[in-house]
Amino acid sequence: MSEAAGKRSFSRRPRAERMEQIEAAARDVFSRNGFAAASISEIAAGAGVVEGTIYKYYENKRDLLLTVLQRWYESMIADYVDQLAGVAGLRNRLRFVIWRHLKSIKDNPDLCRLFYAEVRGSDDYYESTLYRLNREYTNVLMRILRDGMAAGELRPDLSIALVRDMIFGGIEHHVATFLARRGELDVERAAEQLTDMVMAGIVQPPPAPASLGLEAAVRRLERVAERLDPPARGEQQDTGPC
Amino acid sequence: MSEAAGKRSFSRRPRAERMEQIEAAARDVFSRNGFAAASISEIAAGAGVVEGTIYKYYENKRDLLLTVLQRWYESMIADYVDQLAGVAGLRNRLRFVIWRHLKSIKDNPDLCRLFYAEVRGSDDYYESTLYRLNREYTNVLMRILRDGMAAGELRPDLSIALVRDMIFGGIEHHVATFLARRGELDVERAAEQLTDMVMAGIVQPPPAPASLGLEAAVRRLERVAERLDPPARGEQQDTGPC
DNA sequence: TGGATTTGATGAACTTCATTCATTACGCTC
DNA sequence: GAGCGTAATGAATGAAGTTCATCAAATCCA
Repeated sequence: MSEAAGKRSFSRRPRAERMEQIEAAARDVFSRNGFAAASISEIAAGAGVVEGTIYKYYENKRDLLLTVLQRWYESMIADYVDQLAGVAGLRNRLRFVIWRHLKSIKDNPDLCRLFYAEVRGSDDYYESTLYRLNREYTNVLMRILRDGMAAGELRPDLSIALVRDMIFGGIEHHVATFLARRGELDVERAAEQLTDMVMAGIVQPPPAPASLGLEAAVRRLERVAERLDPPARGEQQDTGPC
Repeated sequence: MSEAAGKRSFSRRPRAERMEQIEAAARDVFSRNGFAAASISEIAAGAGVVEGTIYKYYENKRDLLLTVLQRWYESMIADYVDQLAGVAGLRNRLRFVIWRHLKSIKDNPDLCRLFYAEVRGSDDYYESTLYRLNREYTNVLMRILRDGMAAGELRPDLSIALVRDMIFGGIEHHVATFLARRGELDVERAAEQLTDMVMAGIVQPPPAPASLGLEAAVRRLERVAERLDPPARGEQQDTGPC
């Protein structure tokens, strides 16, 4: 124990500030190496701190990861609802949700990979704050779907939850090669295709795309007939308010 | 070094047999504890072997996991194509693929969880045998979709890969709560709903949903004609069996 | 202002595992 | 049954997460 040379001197920071430093370093190291290959010592070095200090603020390595991802999720949700408020129409809103999800994946592939691989699917996930945030996030889509159903724009026999699963699951599988750094991700194109595919599946086909035009045509022909044979029998029952 | 008491005595098995023992034990321990919490020592004990022995057969812990999952995947694929050959019709074949995937998840949730959490999404996955097996597995679906497209049963503008992603991604998200031991999985029901949802999305709408309405329209036009030329010729041929 | 108290920070020690390796012994062949 | 190839051993190694007794900076208070 050679404490003769120089006594150690360290900077002492308020709790919040130090946590920011640690979380920033953790985010960086986790992003670059993944969870398993990330070492507490590297995170500590990045934060200008010693290993033991980290355990003053976080239960363990995993707790630190969850905190980092939680911050990210919170920032994702922040202006979500507000932005969506500016989008009108079922299809546009659906497309926006899909587009925004794709975009956040493209913007933060590393954190996304961590969430997919390390958090979701682990035992403690359903008790975590991250799970609650995820519910909040996906509930935005659920509400859109419910509204669309109530408005008669969607098939009434749909399982809303299954639609959600297909959308987020489809997105996740679609971005897999991108997340593996083995392919590009065209957000616009994917959003368009996915929206189209989901819509064409869940949108109730309009009663008669051709029948309106046809209806009008027949109407006019019937009127022609009436001119020839003025007072015919009343036959305008299935046209609605005539 | 107290080797006085009793010299150690161990059973010496042929390579293949010992590997089976180890893999069986590994499958069990991995299934119960997950990858991280599974210890080589427990696997070794289960196989009636000492830790070091395992490294005579497998590179490392992860290689052992991959081998276990590989065996499972191989057994899954074994009779897949044969079974599918007995199913006719696009919708039935699609439903069978979805149903079978759901069923294999329900039958082996633990291995499935391992695959989702530990393998798929890791760096070396795309170079692994497991990836090739997965491609082989999903290609069965791809072929069905291509055939359906060639036959004009599916929309020609579809991205086949995206349909695949929506199906397998949708399934994965749907079974998440089951895999987390927090819900049941109704294979039949889910298969039906998913098939329906996907089909209604990707199936080209029958040429004329309005054709019935057209039938009515023609009817009315015929009546118009009758007004003009009262006793017309008999023209009820396209009404089906009259 | 200066001592007491609180709390941030330290870093060495501890623990748990995966992994390695020098050594041992089983089983087969000539 | 001697010798050889290979299966098997188990103690040693090393890396990484976690703990803890100790110290010091900041704050409080008389």
